[in-house]
Amino acid sequence: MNPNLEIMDKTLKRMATMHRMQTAGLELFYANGYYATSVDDILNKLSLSKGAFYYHFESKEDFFVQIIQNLLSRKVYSCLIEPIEGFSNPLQSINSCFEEALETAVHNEMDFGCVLNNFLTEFRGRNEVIMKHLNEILSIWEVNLVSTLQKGKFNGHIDRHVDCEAAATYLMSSYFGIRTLMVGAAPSARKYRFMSQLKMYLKTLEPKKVAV
Amino acid sequence: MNPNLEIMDKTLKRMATMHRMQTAGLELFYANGYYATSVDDILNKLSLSKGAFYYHFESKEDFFVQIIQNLLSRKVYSCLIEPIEGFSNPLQSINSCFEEALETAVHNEMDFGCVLNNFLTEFRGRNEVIMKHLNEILSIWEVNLVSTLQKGKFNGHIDRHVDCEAAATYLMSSYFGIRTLMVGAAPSARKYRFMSQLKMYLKTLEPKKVAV
DNA sequence: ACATAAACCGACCAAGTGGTCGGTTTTCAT
DNA sequence: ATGAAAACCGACCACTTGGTCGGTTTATGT
Repeated sequence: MNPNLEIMDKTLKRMATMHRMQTAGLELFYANGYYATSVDDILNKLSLSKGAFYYHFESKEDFFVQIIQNLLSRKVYSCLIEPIEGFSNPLQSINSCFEEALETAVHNEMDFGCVLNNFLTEFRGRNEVIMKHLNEILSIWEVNLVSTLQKGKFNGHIDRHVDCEAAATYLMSSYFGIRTLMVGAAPSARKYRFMSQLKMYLKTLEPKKVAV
Repeated sequence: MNPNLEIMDKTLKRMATMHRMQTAGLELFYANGYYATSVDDILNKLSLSKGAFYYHFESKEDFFVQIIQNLLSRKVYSCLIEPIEGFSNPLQSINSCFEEALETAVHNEMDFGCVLNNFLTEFRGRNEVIMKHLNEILSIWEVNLVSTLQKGKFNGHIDRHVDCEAAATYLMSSYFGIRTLMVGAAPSARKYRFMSQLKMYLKTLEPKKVAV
């Protein structure tokens, strides 16, 4: 038998169960917080036992780190990075990316920018290991945003005097912040207001027409 | 004896102890989170006993609500509202208010905007009673920001086409967000970048010079 | 000095927590 | 069919949590 297939077979069920646990885990961790969610909560939801959990994962922390690597980081990439990079006008793609991300937030679906924001504040100063992984995702987002903005400079969509690092910081800030505000009252109205001002800000990044 | 003085006397020691507990409580709740801080943690810090705690407070939740009302709401008012309202040019006072608030954050001191942000994300969907109190503070901040901006319109410091509610939302968002980012790496650099872009945004609110 | 009430103590409780472990069931190549 | 490994079970453990309560200390008005 093909050794690769053998490995696949061996790991197939394992992978499936682990994936179920991770998906359910992320949902509950997002809804109730990491510390407020017990391993039993997750297991009850899946009708699994403690034995199954600790057969697959070393600890609750190890479990969460794997969730970050397998689910969160990929989702952040596909929701916040991919939709922005590779288009000619970064100002446009940033605008529609934020628009779309906030729209899922209005419908109370899981918005992975919000997930990242929540976990960043929950683990800060409490768990260095997990913070390291979260900061890594944050850093990837930041680097991509900066390089996309710089590419926009090169393509003439962004004024050459713009400080791209600063713009990236400001964009990330406003995005994280609006997620905090939106989960409260009137998310739809707040989204609309936010987007209108975001457009104003993005306009300041456009090339100034030089009076020749 | 003066009955008022009597009441004062009676409540003096009570107030002092309660205040000590609340101050220590806020510190620990801010540093470690509400759910991750036990009542015993607070009592150990003060060398007090369970009995003392439950003599003064009904429950951990009641304790926290009183912290919000007695400490947090006042501090938010004095740090984020008072420095903004009552000055002629709101764009200037907002700028220097944020500048100052972020400066305390750089020095790792307690910044009450950050406190509010952290608690908002910690209790969201987990404790309605506490959320109600936090949202109240948030709402007060928002209302004051909006009315200050509108006053600025009236005084000619802000363009009359500006949507003040939207601007307030955007300002609050960016502020909450930068607090999330700053507690991570390079807070000082991030503060500087943030402030530079905030100035850009505030400029978009200035009155457009009409070409007559 | 004494009585009374406010302030405080700390052993205790039930309910949960993350994690362990000896054992049972499933799966599957031979 | 069978044997062995992988997957899963659930009772159990040590520990922590918020909260209770009978009792002791401290302050105060008379």
